[in-house]
Amino acid sequence: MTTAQRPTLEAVARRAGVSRATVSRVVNGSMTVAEPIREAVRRAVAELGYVPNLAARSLVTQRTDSIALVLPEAATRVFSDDQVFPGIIRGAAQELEAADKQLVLMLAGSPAGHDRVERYTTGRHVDGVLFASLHGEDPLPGRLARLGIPVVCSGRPLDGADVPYVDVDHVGGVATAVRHLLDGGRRRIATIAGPQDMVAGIERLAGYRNTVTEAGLPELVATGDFTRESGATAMRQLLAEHPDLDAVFAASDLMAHAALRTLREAGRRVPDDVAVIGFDDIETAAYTEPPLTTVRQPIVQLGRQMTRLLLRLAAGEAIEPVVLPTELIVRESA
Amino acid sequence: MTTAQRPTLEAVARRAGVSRATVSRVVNGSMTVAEPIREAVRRAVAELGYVPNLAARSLVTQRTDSIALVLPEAATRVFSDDQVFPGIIRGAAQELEAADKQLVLMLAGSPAGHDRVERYTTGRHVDGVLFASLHGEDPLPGRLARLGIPVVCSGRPLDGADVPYVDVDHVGGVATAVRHLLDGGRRRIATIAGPQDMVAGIERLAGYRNTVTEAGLPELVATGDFTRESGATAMRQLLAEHPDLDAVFAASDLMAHAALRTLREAGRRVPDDVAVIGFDDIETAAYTEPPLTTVRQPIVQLGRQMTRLLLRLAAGEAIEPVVLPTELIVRESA
DNA sequence: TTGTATGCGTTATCAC
DNA sequence: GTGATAACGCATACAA
Repeated sequence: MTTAQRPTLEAVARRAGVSRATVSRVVNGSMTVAEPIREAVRRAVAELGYVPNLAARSLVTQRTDSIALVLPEAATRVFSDDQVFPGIIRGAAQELEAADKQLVLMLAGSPAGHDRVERYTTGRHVDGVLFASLHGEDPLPGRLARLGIPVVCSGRPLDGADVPYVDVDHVGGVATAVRHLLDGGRRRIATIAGPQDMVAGIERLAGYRNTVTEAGLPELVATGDFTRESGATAMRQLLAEHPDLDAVFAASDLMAHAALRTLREAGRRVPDDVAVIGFDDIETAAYTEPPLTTVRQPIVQLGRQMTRLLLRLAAGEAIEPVVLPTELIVRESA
Repeated sequence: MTTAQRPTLEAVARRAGVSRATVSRVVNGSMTVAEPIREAVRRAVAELGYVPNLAARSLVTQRTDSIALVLPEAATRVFSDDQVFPGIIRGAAQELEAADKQLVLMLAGSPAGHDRVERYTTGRHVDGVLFASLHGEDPLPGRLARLGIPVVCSGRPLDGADVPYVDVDHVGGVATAVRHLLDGGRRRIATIAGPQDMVAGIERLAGYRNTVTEAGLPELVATGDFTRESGATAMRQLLAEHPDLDAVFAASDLMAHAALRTLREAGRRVPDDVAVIGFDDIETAAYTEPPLTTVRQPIVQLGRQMTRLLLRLAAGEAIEPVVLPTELIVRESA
């Protein structure tokens, strides 16, 4: 490790024949420096390959120019081929790149991981925290918010904490989907619901219930956890309990994908016998057999919006929750 | 922002009736502190909710306890439903969690992003850098390595830089797959190759060429870029040029998935008329129609190994490249 | 074993 | 407009 000594402000100052303070001003874009001097400093910086030491800067500014994205999901489940988390990460990374800040990723599946996140974030080692996909009533977002740490969640916090959030219009999206089924003449519409300890699961089920009840139709419900396996199980259960069903709304594309296969195995044709609609619009949705009609949620936008809100919050602005629109993508399964 | 003043070492020291130095020793687990004093300090830490300021610590230790994972892929492509990147992220996160270090994610699709990564990492703002999926002959890993910054790549660097890396056994995996096709009696075996500016693309094609040539069969090659669209295009091209082909090895599951559909559209039955094998074993592979036979690569392991190597490198150990084994998963497509 | 003193590289508050 | 100089919070060489 031939760790070449990194040039400091001091070195640049000497080379440019000015004081440290002046170099600091130039580096930070202060407008109160004469142009010739500024130019000289710039040259010295370039020649020496000077790069500011972030630790030293943070120590005095009390800022770290980095924000944490916490994925409290069990680590093993976070990155299945669900594209939700990758999408949020990507959106956040894009937005932070524009703000020249760093993204610190924290997986907090285990209780130990949860503690670690709490220590790290309460220790002000980041300027703000993004929470993705909360399970149950996680008290952490609320706690951080009360400590004055900027926090933004994806989805309304279930514990009722007054924490800013960005969400997609689950209820509206599902309502549109179910109405599409009704318009297609379907009358025995079932749903494979998502986990009922997550906002997304709860609200998508609510959207289904509302619409189906409004139409005077019965609720046919089985519950999964967004994964393919759970979708297959739920589909089998629905088929057993309601053999006459003619449509299924699945709360995730993964579950819809499994439903498609399960229906085929059961000898039902899609969409002729049973129409199927999913939720997410992951890339695979266009490649299923038949291609999946689904509710698209703007997942990268979600990540971007969360980040934008967080940055404004960190800048001291007051912010309001944001709800992003969803869109029905009609393919061949319904 | 009622930013409650965070307690410092000084505060803990006063409360425990000892000096800052002693508190520092206890906090850092030094063994040279008497048990009673240590206990008193521990209590004071707990009572005050003291959390060390990482910036201050980094400033003096010259360590940051965080490492960067650089994804030099164009941001738009990084998170398709390919599971390679998420898998590497997950592996790295797991391993770092054990080491109590943070993962800083850097997307470097644009040239500007590339510069940003260079500034950030050469500026020693992280203890080491992980590179995933290099395109072309990126000079950055080699440059960082020469600067004495610990670096580990996924895949052998194409510019021949002497940088430690972890890779999977592409050649061996593909050879096994092609031999499986030969054993099945296939004689007109085509391949949809990956991009030839990436190690994975190059080596998987080499594995195909070796094996097919060894068997005295012709090489039937079309090239894609690992995505579904490119896979569909390549499949159509192969079908046009070699209508008599009876098997296809695709260098990614995504391309294999598209090939499956393209073949069906062309009226070919899989595996009866044409056998298909993919590479990756993404989750979707088990759900394609028919389920995809594929070469599984241990992608999470890749992320873990890279991280483990990096940590050892940062600790001053000398390390050797690692090559992880692949495994043929036989389903119904071949 | 414990305390004292110093420095890490910045930014910010002053004078000039 | 520019330059000293004092923090920022911690780890550590050295003294006791």
